Amino acid sequence: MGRAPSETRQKLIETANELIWRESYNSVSVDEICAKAGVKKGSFYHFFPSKADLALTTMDWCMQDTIAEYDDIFSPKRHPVERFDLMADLLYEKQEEKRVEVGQVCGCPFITLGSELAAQDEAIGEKVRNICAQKLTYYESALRDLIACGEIDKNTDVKLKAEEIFAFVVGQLMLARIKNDLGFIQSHLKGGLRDLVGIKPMIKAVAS
Amino acid sequence: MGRAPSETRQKLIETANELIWRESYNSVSVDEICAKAGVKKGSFYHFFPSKADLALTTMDWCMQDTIAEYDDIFSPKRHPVERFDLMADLLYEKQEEKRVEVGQVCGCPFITLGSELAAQDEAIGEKVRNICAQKLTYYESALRDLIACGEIDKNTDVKLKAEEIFAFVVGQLMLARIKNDLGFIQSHLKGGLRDLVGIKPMIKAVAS
DNA sequence: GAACTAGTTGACTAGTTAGTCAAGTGAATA
DNA sequence: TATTCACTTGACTAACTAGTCAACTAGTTC
Repeated sequence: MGRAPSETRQKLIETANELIWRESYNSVSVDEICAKAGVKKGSFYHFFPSKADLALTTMDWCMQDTIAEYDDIFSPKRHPVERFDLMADLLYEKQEEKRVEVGQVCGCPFITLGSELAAQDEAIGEKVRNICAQKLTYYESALRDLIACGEIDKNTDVKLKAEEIFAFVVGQLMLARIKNDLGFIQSHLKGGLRDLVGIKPMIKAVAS
Repeated sequence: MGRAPSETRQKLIETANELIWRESYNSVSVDEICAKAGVKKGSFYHFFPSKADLALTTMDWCMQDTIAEYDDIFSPKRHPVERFDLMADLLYEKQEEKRVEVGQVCGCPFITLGSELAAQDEAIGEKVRNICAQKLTYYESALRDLIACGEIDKNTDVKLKAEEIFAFVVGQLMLARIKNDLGFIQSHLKGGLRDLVGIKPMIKAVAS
């Protein structure tokens, strides 16, 4: 029944992702997204009931990739120290890739959106909070494994430490976006992360 | 010559500060600011050439207070450990006060604005970057004094550590805004800060 | 090949946006 | 008391905003 499913919906999601991530939710209009995606407005509202709904869908789409990456990086098959090291690498690589693509350091799309819409759209705020909670579980698991293998103090408050690590990473991404400069993340995120987590720094190549 | 200076301009600055800080730059209109301030639009454009210019002026006004507070808190008269402790206290108090006033945890107005407009308004981006640089100098000075009195490792990279502290604080404020919850900042910011700075935790009252 | 329907189209609305402007107003000065 | 001018006012624009809708198109199935 009907026509074969087109790529229109996906095109809208990817275009919205790029524009909103680079600029901001409120400064990007539905018309702009449609124009850049080569889609007519009527089609937009065929697939999405509202602009906010597109943003929510875009976050889900973004989060799919993130979860796949985190499942790999934070896999129990890896030594827990390596997990944080790999996360620092991944963070830099993704940011650099995006920077080249859109000509601007973008930072974390979820946090940027969440900060902008925290007091404006409850559904988006809720989604961002869920995403934060999801990411924290990866950190917590790695911290427990670090305790188990004696890499960090066994009295470490895992939930607290995970929140601190998360805040640290979020802050770094935020500042990188504002400075439009990934230098710090490239050179010092891994070392800063090891330091904050409580892992002894590497001997050969100190702080990444 | 002419009339005595009215409080119109100041009223606009304070209203803009409140609305933009709570919501966001792009979601608050000039009309809204005028209405809430009880000022006609013509008067707005008598005092400010544009909406962006009001935002810049508002940031300057905000920064005046911040500098006065930081000059006190980070005064060399204080023990450098006390400086970071006081900063944690001040941060919580200001956030709580604002939360009560506007019914929403607001986070850092400069970072929120900077993140939203990083790729949209160069002048605002530049101002936010300057403010960040200013704040870093307070941290750096305190860190050097911590080294001088033997509280932290004398090989500490002061600039690097200051950036890490700043990112940590920014991240905490960002997450507090998104969660609309100051619990973490109230209970764990001081301890987390001491930990990150490298100060031994207090014996009597651990982590605040 | 007829009917069904997911998807497409472009014209449409009603409200909002930042910013303009010419005509005022009124307190301090000369 | 006449002049000056910072400040005020409300009506105005032109562009843009999110969202609507009825008519249309073209695969798929019966």
